[in-house]
Amino acid sequence: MSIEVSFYPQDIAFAEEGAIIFGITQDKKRILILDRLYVPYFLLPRENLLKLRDACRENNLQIAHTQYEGELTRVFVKPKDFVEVARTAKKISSKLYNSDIPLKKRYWVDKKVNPSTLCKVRGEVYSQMKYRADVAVNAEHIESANVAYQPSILAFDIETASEQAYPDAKKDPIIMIAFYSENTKRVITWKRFPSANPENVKFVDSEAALIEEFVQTIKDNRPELLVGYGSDNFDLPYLATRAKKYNIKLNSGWDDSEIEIDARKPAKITGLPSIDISYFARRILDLDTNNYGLDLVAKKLLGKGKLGKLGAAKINEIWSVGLDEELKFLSDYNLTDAQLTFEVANKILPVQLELSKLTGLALRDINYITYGALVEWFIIKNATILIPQKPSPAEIYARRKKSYVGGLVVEPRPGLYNDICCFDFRSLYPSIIASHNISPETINCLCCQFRGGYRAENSKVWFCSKKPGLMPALVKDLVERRKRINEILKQTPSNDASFAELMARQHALKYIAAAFYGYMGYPGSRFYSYECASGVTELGRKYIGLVIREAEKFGFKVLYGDTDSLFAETQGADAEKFLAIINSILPPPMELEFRAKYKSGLFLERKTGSGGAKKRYALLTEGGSLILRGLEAIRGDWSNLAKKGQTEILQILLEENDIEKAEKHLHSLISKIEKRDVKIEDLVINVKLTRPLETYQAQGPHVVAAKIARDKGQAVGRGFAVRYIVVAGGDKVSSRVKLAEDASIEDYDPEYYVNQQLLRATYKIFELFGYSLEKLKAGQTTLEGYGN
DNA sequence: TATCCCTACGATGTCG
DNA sequence: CGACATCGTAGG
Repeated sequence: MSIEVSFYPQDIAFAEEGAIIFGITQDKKRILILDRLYVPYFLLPRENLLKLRDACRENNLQIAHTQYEGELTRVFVKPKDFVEVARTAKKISSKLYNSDIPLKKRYWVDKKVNPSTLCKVRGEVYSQMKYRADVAVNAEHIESANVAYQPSILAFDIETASEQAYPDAKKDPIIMIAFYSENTKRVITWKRFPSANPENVKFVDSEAALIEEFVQTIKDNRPELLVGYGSDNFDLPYLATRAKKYNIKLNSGWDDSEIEIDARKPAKITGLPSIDISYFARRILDLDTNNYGLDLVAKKLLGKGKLGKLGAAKINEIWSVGLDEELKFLSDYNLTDAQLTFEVANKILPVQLELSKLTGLALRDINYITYGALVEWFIIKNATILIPQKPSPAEIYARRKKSYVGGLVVEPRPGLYNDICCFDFRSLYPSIIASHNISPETINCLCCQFRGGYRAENSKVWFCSKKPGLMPALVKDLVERRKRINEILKQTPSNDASFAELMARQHALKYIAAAFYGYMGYPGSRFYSYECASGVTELGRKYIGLVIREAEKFGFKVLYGDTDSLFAETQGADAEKFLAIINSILPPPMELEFRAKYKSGLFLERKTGSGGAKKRYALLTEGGSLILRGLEAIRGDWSNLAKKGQTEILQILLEENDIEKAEKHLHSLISKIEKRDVKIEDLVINVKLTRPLETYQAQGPHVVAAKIARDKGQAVGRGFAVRYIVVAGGDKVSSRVKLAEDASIEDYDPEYYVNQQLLRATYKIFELFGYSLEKLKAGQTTLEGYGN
């Protein structure tokens, strides 16, 4: 029987016969689609074809057919032999295209089907036994129906007991599992408590029953997306270990296969996309947070966080003591985590779907993607040229050695200024790529050897000015589309139904456009080009330099500039006129914009050496809010005490220009520290380990503190956030650190917190007003000693 | 499946 | 003591 069905793709696998697509029909039936017709290809130089044929014959590998294309031959191979034939070809030919792209990913691009929309399949119904599907179709034709995809999400989260500081899957049981979806809001647990809301809490008799209930819930719920936060590294491996103990199979796959769990890889369920959204949050979202835990990420994205702070020890205590009220709280806490995971997933889903559309990758692949791969797949999907192979490790190594110069940073003029304006380029690097036709295949073209061509001043390289290159075409497309969307957005109220989607689209385009230049300079790139990447930055330096010189000529007093922006004292100059003139000079789509006006601003001097300190300044907006850049106050590795003090003093100066008031405030803070009138939390210094503990050469304070934590039995590895305070004692700071969790208010060293924290964060501000560090300290004694 | 680029500051340890 | 290396975090 021949049928035509619409479906949402869920997963793809490859078998002997061809591609197998797992889908959900609009009425929520499971459909299995067999695509025997998909025959991927690669290309190699024509002269290597005979050798390849011989090698294939020897190894019993089948080439479906071939096709000449100029110097190259397009070799078509069925999926079952593709990887082997491509590997064989690699041994024969150093030049090879489109050969090392995973089939699971390129399938959608090759078929020109978007995996995140409704699709249509036509074909014969057939019967199969392997998978639990409602219908199976032998496809004759597949296409996108271009109807947006809204997968139904099931989020989950587990809680465990923990005898020690951290749960150990070998010993400590799972005590609760929460699920959250549109119509399921449930906590499952195996300790009964009376005040449980029967609508939300389901009691089972044991941990084993709890795990069985986990599997059953997924089977019953039939979600189209299973979502966890940190689930690939914690929840699922933990579940796997516990399930093994009871001989329970986590067989949620369409073929009753178990969830594939390997702590190093994302968990995989046949047929059902499963994602750990912490990966996307960390790798793609630019959240301006140094911690990507669920609590902070939810706060950033949703404006609300976890129900409270429950450490492993507290959870263990609640469970072992078993008070009704506390168990109730724990189950609410667990459910809230699942709910936050659900809501965060829903929040980022629109962006993920847009990225899926732009790259041709399935949602699950998008969730785990890195910036490099994002750009790469955008290019692959839209490429009009051949796709080079990934560079070899040796090649990557060689590329890594060759660095190039980046953006121009102009030394600031230290001081406090009023009436400042800021100009910056709209998407500087993308617009340079577009305006100067920067692309690997436009370098040193013969047609522009003597006339034309875009050149950077000090470069022997030129880029063709006649034939548009691939990268500029793609970037132009991204930039123009984004500009159009932003124009529509300006006229769309934020509560409008289309607002979130437009925003997501705009963000998705931005992510890709912004990483384009970096991708060309990335050693692991298929389209790596030193000339392109260095050409982009060189032209960037040229244009910001030009704009700064012109601004000066125009009457602005330029105070500072960094890569694509400049800050200047207005001094009555006409910003509109200036922009008009500059933009008539700049090659489109390059464009200078007016970013903002500031009431006042302060640029600091360097602490070591002389001159203005780059990347460190404070501004006060017209609306009265304080903007800080690079300063201690916005760094994670300074105590709150110093950060707050610095912020308050800058506020006083920028708002009131009252140095004496600022000084008084500083001294009141100092005396508070000396009197121990502070909170421990405000003394804590927070540093993250960026490598395994044993690999450190220098024994800095955070390394010593981390070792203390490790000796206490904590899991201290890469990424561990060390929290310590400094106590009195020997001369090296590292010899007097104490873990924050063990510290009390008598422990800290006031001298360190005054001199190395508060004063270090503020004295450079006071120096701008004629104070010296000595005078600041002396002012304190005068105050205290009255008259001396 | 490895993680887009370079520029910059500053704290602290290490070594001669 | 000073020069330099190591390390983390930030800006764009």
